Amino acid sequence: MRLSRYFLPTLREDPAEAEVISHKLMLRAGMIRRLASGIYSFLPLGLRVLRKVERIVREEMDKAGALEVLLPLVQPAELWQETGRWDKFGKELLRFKDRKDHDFCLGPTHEEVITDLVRKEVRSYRDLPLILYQIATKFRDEIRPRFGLMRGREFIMKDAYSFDADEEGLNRSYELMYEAYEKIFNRCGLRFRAVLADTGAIGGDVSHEFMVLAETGEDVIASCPSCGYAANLEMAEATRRFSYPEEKEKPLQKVSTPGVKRAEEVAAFLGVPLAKLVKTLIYLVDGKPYAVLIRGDHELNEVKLRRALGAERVEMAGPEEVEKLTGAPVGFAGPIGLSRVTIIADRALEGLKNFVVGANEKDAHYVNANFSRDFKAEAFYDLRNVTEGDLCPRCGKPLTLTRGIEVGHIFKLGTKYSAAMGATFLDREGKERPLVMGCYGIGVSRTVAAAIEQNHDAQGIIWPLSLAPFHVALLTLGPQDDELMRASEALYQGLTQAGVEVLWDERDERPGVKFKDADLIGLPYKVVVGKKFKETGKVEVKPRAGEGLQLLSPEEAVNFLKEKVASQT
RNA sequence: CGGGGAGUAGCGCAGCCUGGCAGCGCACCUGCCUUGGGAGCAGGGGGUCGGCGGUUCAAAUCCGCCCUCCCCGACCA
Repeated sequence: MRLSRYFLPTLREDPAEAEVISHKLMLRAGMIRRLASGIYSFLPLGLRVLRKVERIVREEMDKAGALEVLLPLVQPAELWQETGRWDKFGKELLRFKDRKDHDFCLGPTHEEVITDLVRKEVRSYRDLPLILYQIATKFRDEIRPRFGLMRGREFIMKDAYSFDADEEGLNRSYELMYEAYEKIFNRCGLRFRAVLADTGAIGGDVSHEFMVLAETGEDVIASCPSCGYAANLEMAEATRRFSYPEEKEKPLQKVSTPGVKRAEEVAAFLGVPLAKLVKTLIYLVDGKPYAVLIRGDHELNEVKLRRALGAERVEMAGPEEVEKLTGAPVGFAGPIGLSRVTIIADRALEGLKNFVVGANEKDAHYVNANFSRDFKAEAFYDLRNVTEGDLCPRCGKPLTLTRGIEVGHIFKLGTKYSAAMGATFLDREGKERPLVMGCYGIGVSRTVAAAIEQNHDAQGIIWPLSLAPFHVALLTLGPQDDELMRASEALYQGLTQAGVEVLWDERDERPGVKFKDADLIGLPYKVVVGKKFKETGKVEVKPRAGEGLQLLSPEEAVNFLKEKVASQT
């Protein structure tokens, strides 16, 4: 592609709308433009990267025996009512009516549609297993879209659904997809981890997330360097037992703490360590009030709370509710004397003595509070986030915390949707049974952003060869020079014929501009035809990442790059 | 939804407090010049100052309402 004929509006400065690096670089590199909050257009360069990811996904899905379909973006309410998700899904589901006043939504995911399709067409165990997938636009009306393509409202996703006769079949399909995902992200040239995950709104029991490792990731992963255990924060079990020093229970005492609310402030004010403080968080769990106790230096994980109580929804109580339930403003809640509220506690509190809690009274706390003597906790659960220093639940060695970007998520759904929607088949004995399902997503557009978060420097993007929009930037320094142009043209033809994708910068621009643009858009190799070529007949071949400048004859350059591209894509 | 910030040329911003010709840098067009890391000179085009209403002789500037975008939080594959 000749750059003078291409549509590549690069920006010299960071756009004001972008905060994270992938978003800034995609705007600057002329890959995307924003149309509305969380909604982006892909420009030619951005689309080429998207297509690279799609191609890899498609090839690996096909190899795994999955069959591609294309399902509608617009979906009728009736299907969602069948599974109950029309009411459950919340505002992320964008709903609207057609001219006949029928309810529709934009599909945020396609379990209902695919299950409907399959229940109508699949009758027999002989048709199983079946794995269908699509690569399509999804819409989720996120509360707060942000970070460009990382959390858009409209985005491109690959979603696959497996249908099996039994659990064993599901396990095989799940394993097949798991392996396909490893191949996909390896081929994308990304450093990633598969981690145990919670199943959230999709439902089901077993689930893994595929995380691209990046400092800027939104999610935290706990992993064990010795045994390979890896889980996201919601799943990483906090198993560490704290052995607290033997102390006699001291008398309970109310102290004045005027205006001191936050745990750190209370600890500092009273001169006790943060770990001697117990936070009391008031939650509404499926509408019922709970007081959740957690150590001052720990963080509550709401997903763990929801799972521990087997609840559908947990939400923190608002200021009015807190006041109504505890009799004190937010910041002074405590377990002592609470009625009408179920008290539960994090496991790390077992054995803790003489701690500080709120007094359910404005500007007052208790010191030397103790379990059973002063109040009773209904139960102890694992409710906190693991921290650096927690131990691996599998092998007991210390866990490491890293950040990641979720690019894939696979679930064993079981019969949740098939049972609700009557998607059944006849087994060998002629008995009717619900299909056993799995579902498997990859955020295709998010993967593009994640690749940039993981691969960039101060100059711009550094594409892995397999995702790069072009393999090579051919820079002609001095396009007025006939000799340079002839050599460049020949090189361009040679590379193209060798299967190397070339973006040829033959614009009438100064060298600096060409170098800056080439670095910004991050093509893996630069080939420079300029002064040195006039002197020596050789061109420069420079990788975008790291050192390794080579002076090669045009033929050598073609062979070198052909070799690189063939081996890495 | 709560808190904070912003909207002025394609992009980045100043001007607003204290009302009085709408500016700067980059980009764009023309010419000259230059050509190995975003050159230089000269000339030029481009604006409903987010929208609506109000105050005033006069509003980008003051007041009110609305819209949009960004950040933090809550929420979320």
